[in-house]
Amino acid sequence: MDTSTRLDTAGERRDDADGPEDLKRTLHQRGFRMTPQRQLVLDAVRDLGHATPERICAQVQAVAPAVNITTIYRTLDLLEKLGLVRHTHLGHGAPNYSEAEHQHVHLVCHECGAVTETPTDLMNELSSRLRGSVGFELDVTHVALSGRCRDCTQEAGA
Amino acid sequence: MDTSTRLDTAGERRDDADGPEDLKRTLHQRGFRMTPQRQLVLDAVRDLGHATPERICAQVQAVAPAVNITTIYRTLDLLEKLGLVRHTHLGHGAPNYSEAEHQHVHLVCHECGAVTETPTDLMNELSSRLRGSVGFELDVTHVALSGRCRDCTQEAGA
DNA sequence: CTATCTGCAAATCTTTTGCAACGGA
DNA sequence: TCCGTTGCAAAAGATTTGCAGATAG
Repeated sequence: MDTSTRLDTAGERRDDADGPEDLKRTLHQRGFRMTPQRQLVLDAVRDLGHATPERICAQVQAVAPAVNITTIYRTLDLLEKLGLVRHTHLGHGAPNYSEAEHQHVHLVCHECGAVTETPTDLMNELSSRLRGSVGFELDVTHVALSGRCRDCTQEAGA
Repeated sequence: MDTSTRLDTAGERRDDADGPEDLKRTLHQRGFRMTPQRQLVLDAVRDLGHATPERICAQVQAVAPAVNITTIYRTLDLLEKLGLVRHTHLGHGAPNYSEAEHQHVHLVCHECGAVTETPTDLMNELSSRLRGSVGFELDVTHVALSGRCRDCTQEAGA
């Protein structure tokens, strides 16, 4: 399926369009081959915002049912090495993949499991405080914070 | 083991449960039995500071080789419901258990894998900011922050 | 044409579950 | 005695690996 229509990229990255050609070029630069599977996985990550390999697999298989989950894992790995996606652990176990450019902090509700995103600049103060006190260089984009989301707090508290 | 009916108020604990007698009392209060395995697991968690089930199992088996890892998992679960230990996910996958009293924020270096601890009050500002902006009630003790520790930052930067 | 990729099956690894035997209270 | 607990084996779920055939360049 043609996938070039949904790329209303939240980020900017204006050098070249985020289209298939871009992926192809990035792959070739490192001696890898362009395949439909790779494009589909990258598209899925972009469409879903953040998702587990399982979820990404479902998304890809909706279009190309023959694609195996093994390929999803291998491709996510590759795309991560290419710097196109990144992953975070949101607790529990399932890693969570999202576009590398799309920087945000994940908020995980351990009541309902909902995952929200919030701008990284919320962390600025903590970040510099950690640097100062223990010399720890916080990776703001790889952080997952857990707690209770608004809905669950209201249900439980009220 | 069907214990779910007795555990819905888990999370609080008395402020003087340190010796074997206290564990025994805490268990009995909720209709559970005192066993050597349970004491060993709790001791292991306390001795190790923070550790994975695997690591805890090794520690317990050093004393009582017959204890099965299944029991470790079940016991950690129980101790957590009793509010005696808590677990955090430090990325990767392996959950990390520590004493419930021992409140701290985990800093995980994704360069060398080192896990440091830091006081929870570092998070106060972030905590109230999250509450205000998105109504998210941060669980400060369950947080793991990733980044680069002082040593790795110096090695890479200098 | 050739080396890279993919799909499949099987192997790992971690955690959970069913069940009969064991053992606290 | 009674029923919660344990150990073992097997199941379950997630990810990795080996390999032969498919395919991009």
